Amino acid sequence: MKIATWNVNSLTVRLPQVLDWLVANPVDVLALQELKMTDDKFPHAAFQAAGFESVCFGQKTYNGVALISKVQAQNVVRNIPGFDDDLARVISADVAGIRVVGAYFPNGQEPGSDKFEYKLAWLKGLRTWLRSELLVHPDIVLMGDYNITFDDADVWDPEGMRGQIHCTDEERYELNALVTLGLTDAHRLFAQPAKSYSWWDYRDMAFRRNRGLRIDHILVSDALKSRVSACWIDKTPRKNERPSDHAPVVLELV
DNA sequence: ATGCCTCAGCTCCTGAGA
Repeated sequence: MKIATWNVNSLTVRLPQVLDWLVANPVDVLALQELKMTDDKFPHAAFQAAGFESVCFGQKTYNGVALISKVQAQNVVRNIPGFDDDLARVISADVAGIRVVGAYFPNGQEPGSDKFEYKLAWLKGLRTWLRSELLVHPDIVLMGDYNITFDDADVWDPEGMRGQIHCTDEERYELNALVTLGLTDAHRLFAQPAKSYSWWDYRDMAFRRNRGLRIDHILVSDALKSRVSACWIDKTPRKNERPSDHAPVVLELV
């Protein structure tokens, strides 16, 4: 079984690339972030023609998340129950016996800003909700664009970015608090290429120079950990013409 | 250096992303 996540930075622009990627990578579930479209524009028919069901949670202009799956997702929940939020950032569902949570974590813009405070509040809301979710659903995969690096190994320029957004102690505290709930970063369960990143700035030829960050993660619950057989970042689509700035991350379960 | 790309939208500039 394969599960993947990809921030596509506009599904309108990236739909052909997503469909191509699914042909080459017929995963069981693909979580998408940053759809940047309302639900009425979501291309259910295009995915269906490719052999996939889809559930979405969109909004105008920004954010928006979806789950694409071979079998119909069940018991769909949108956003974080118990945390009031105007933005479409989380979609959860049962797929093939696993509780799949796809999330687009807030960016935070700049430490100390209102958006940073919102990011921290959102992270706390997510953690509070997940604590009870794990009791109800032991087999959970939490994946998406976390907009947080775990440590220096996830940052192309750790010194230059120290204390900057995606790299602050406050954000990393919250990320580690999620781990403490009983979740594991699947990427780090395996030997990975040096300087493995999932996002590269569009500017300054950052991808070619591998100036990136690892901010897209797949966390698996303790109950699922022994089933994880591989986890990798697929840089192939980042080489496309008009790519997303993010690469997909793929998880393989036995 | 408050930009360098890219995308959406009350679109010929601005806000946001990360």
